[in-house]
Amino acid sequence: MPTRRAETLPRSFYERPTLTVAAELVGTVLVHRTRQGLAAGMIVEVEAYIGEDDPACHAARGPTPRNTPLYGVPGRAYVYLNYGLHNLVNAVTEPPGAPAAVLIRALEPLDGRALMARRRGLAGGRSREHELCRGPGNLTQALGITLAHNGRDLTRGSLYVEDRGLRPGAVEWSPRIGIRHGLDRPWRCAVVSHPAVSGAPKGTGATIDR
DNA sequence: CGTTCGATGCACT
DNA sequence: GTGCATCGAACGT
Repeated sequence: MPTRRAETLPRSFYERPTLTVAAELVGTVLVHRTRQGLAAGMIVEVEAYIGEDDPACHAARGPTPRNTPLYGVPGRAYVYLNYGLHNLVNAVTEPPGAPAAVLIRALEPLDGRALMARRRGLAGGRSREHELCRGPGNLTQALGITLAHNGRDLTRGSLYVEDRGLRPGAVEWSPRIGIRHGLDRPWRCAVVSHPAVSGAPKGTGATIDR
């Protein structure tokens, strides 16, 4: 496999149909640089939330103060507090005005594993590798992503997504997790049988070799 | 293995 | 006041 220089994904990557962006985000690398060090992981599980017609999308009831980033510039982050506990991070997609985003649900840890474990409050080294960034709330904690990152530009700055030319393996589409409505839309895309992919609907939908 | 359930904060009705 | 794009501990089997 050829090595290649890591390239930050440009805005044009995000300004496309959300399902395309979701599929192509799998295998790219989410990176956060802080004074504590660099933490990064390969994206192995995502979900698409598309438009006011999608009952599970935060834009389902039109624009509100909270969901403003969804309507804005693609390639920016939409971060919000979920269940009063967890910060969830999305990448905004589609041209401005079309509210849509891709939720990052799981990473395979690559860089800064010790830092991730510390942020998770896990005993050094004793925790299992693939639990560090398994689940959308866990990965933001491991990378140090907070509400302060809401609206931040993912195409420049300390929080970004890059292409390292990694090959994650076959992916599979299935219904999204943890939602009550919109279960008919198989808009979750995950690497098949990857240990960092959170549980629930496996085996649904078609697998696609990458 | 499996399922249930409490913690916790804020946007929105 | 209600409901949520969650997590993990605490049970039951």
